[in-house]
Amino acid sequence: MALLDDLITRKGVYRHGSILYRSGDKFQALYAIRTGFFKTQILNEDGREQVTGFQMAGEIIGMDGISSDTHTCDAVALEDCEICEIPFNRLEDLGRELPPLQRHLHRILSREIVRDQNIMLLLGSMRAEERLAAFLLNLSQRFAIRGYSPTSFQLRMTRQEIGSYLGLKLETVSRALSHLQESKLINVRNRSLEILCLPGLQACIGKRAR
Amino acid sequence: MALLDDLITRKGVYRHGSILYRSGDKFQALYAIRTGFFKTQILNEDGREQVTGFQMAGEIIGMDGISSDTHTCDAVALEDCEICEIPFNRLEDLGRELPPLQRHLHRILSREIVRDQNIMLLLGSMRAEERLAAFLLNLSQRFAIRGYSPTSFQLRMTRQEIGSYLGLKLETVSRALSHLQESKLINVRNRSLEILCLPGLQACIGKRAR
DNA sequence: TGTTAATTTTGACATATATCAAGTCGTAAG
DNA sequence: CTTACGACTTGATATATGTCAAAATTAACA
Repeated sequence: MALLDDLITRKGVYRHGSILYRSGDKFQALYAIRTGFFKTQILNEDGREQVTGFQMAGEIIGMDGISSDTHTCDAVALEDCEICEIPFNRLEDLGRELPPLQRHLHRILSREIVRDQNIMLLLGSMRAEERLAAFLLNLSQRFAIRGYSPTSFQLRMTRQEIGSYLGLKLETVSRALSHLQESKLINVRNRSLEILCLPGLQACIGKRAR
Repeated sequence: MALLDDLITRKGVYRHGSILYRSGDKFQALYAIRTGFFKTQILNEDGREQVTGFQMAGEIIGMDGISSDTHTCDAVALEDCEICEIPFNRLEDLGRELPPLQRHLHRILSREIVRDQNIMLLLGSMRAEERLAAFLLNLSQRFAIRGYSPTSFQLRMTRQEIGSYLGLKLETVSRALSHLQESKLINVRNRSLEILCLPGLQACIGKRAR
């Protein structure tokens, strides 16, 4: 573990709006988010853009770059962030010395695959309100894991960005949020969100399949 | 490479409709498809199902299981298939001996992440006909890589399965296929598909963003 | 080879979400 | 503190895709 500590170096602070890496950048390292919030997005040739994920403190980012030695998405800070860099070559080297580390890396890569497939399920088969409920529950769970309140947190992204992530327009996101609030399942005011009834939100998913 | 050959064992033949692994099964190995065609699908608690991918000869399947030592989707043979098994523990062991093998595994895992994120883009931001065009072009490309015709091939899956993969109903898939045919971009008759104009199909994507 | 079941196509209609537009609110810069 | 711009909400309307239904075609099986 001392070896791993040695590997990881503070890369520094990223201000709100700044870019950790861009699509096309050479891949050299994975990044651990120490504090703050990121989004990742792909840009199509025709300028279409899709948010592929939101990453919070404690999570690892940059795995898209391994396959072709080039990053395939942009990573943008949604608030001021502190970042650690994990040079990938050296991580692979160390993984050969330390089987548990190797295993851990594989699990992280696979977890990302499973995560993405669950978003495919969401995008492919849920209606607007279900998508939003699933999104909020996912945030809630991840905040809980990190020791923050699972029922009261700040949304660090715009309605537009939520919409892009969920395959919806920002107006639809806004309406769905308002409706969940009318249903007394949540309280939203601007970016601050309170979940009033976790089971209710869960029940919201799968009410009616498409 | 002799060591790798030693690792890989023929697991045998899977008949059309049979299941390679199920969600919940203990993860033990990755599988290389020698011949045939598979689909992978997730099932929601509420019975909703989403096809997460179609895999053809030469591709690797089963990576979803690494993260939790348990498979998170079902893999179903869409025709008679021949499968090779790659025990994952032994692959990891061998990867520690052979850095190029380790690197290769990481690339494969990352390629799956990139692939999934591109499907997210498709599901989140394309309209029906664009999705279908993107789907057909993707198949075309993969057939080309494997040495088959990129412009003439059999669809091994039902309209329903295509629809599930693309987040569309089967009727919509059927209509979109008919429309692409009217536009002289493809020829479909049942499961056999011919691409008449690759550039035309490509142009079809991104005609109008949502 | 005949019979049945599954798949596919096509049409008419319903509906969820997108689009367009106006107004309010909040935050950042001067 | 004021101003201005971006973010958000809400309403009216348009549209792509879903739903339901029937018929045609194909594949599976006895």
